[in-house]
Order: sequence, then C-alpha cells, then structure tokens
Amino acid sequence: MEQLALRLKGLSDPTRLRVIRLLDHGELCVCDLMAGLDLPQSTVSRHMSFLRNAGWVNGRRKGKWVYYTLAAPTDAIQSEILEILRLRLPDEEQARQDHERLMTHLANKTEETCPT
Amino acid sequence: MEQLALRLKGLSDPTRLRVIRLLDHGELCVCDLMAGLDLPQSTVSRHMSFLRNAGWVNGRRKGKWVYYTLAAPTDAIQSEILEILRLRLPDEEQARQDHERLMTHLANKTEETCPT
DNA sequence: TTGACATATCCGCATAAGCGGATATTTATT
DNA sequence: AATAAATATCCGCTTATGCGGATATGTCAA
Repeated sequence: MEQLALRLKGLSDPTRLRVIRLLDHGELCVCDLMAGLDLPQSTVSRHMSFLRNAGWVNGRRKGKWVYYTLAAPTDAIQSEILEILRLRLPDEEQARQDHERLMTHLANKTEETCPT
Repeated sequence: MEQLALRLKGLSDPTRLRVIRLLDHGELCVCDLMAGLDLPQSTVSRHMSFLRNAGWVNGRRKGKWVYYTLAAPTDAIQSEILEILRLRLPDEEQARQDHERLMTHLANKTEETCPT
C-alpha cells in the first residue's frame, strides 16, 4: 500500500496533473514546462523531483538541459492509471492555456538554443 | 484538475487504501473499521471524513451507527480508478491481517449489539 | 578559467495532514 | 431526565507539502 499511496500522492496536486498532461505531447525540458505552466523555475523543478520520486517521469540530461518524459509503467496499476489520465484528463480551460503557452514557447525555440 | 487532484489525494494514504479494500466487502460501520485497521476511533473517523469529502465513500446513519459504503462513481475517471483498485490492490500481508481482524470482529457481533 | 545558461537545491515561511487522547454530539435505552 | 454507546470534532503536537527568491551545481562556449 505504501508504494501505491506514494504513486497516487504524485498525482494528487493540480500542477503535477498539468505536467502529466503536457508531457503526454512528448519530451519536455524544465524551461518548456516553465513556459507551459507559467510558473517559476524552482517550483517546476520541485514538482518534477516529486514526480520522478513517485515513478511517473524520467529525466535524461542532454547538455545543459534535462528532458523529462512519462516513465514506462512498472506494473499494471500504474499502466492503467496512466491510460485513464491519457484518455480522460478533464479538458479544462487551463489545459488549453497550458498547451497554447507551450506551443508559443516551442515556436520561438531554435535548434541551437535548445536542441533535442 | 482541482477536483481530480482532490479525488486522488483521497487515495494517497496507505490507511485510506486499506479502508477502500475493506469496504469492498460491503458496508461497514466505524467500529468495524477500527477492528479491521487496528486504529483508534478518532483516527478512523478522520480518515472517513477525508474519504467522504473526496467522494470515495458515503455514510448513512442507522441508529447509533454510521455505515460507510463505497460511493457510486460520478464520472468515468472515478469509476475506472475504482475498478483498478478492486482488481489490482496489492495483495499484501497487511491486507490479509486487516481482513482477518475484521472477520473475527464481525463474528463476535450479534444482531442486537450492532444491527445492519 | 571565466562567463552564461539550465537545473537542482536551499531557505524561510505558510498551510495542510497525520496522530491519538479528550471532549462534544447524536441516538437509543431505561 | 439520566446513562450508555457510537461517532464526530477539538486539541496540541509533529511532520509533510507548497511557494518563490536565493544560492549551488553542472555544462557548454569562448
């Protein structure tokens, strides 16, 4: 139960659900998430640590950047919950705004300033 | 997201997951849960308030007793998460003990001391 | 090796949660 | 009305969580 409770605690915060939703579009670095969420760097980084610790995301370093992706599920529960979120995360105004901010930000990124 | 985060926060505690698992056997009053969880009354009652507030259980008063049941899901997410828990809640030693304590307690209950 | 950038961690702070004993509330019984 | 039983709430306490600015760490480029 401990393990599962920790997993679910990872999802028990609105900001972290927004992160999951943004990551569903693919790999993003912290600065991308800052733009999408419109939150300061320390706040985003802290939530990413929490999510990594709870087993929901992986981070890989690429030069100065750390790219986060949704983690591959390690058990059936995690896999099914992730699938539910993918299909049914509420389609709220905020999600639309997050996505729009992210897209605007990505459009202004050049290959050299932030390589994949 | 707020709403969903609250829902998930309801499940983000080991004791509350144990409650969900016990309630899957059917309606239980607080004293039943105290026996199953082996926790003091104030602790159990507080967790039940939390779960009710998060939309996972309903309580109905019957005389001196308050019987709790799993709440009927109000949306697809809740329904699917509940189904996952039902199918896949980890089969741990603690769950076995909880169940055993509950059964022993129920066996000692007479109709008059605690009616359904 | 210095500078600039991206990220992580530290800091102090405020609020939320968890705990269990004590007390209040509700209901049935006499 | 008084008592007892079941439950909810209050209390003081401890720990966890969230926040954002400040600082530390890691990495690349000049």
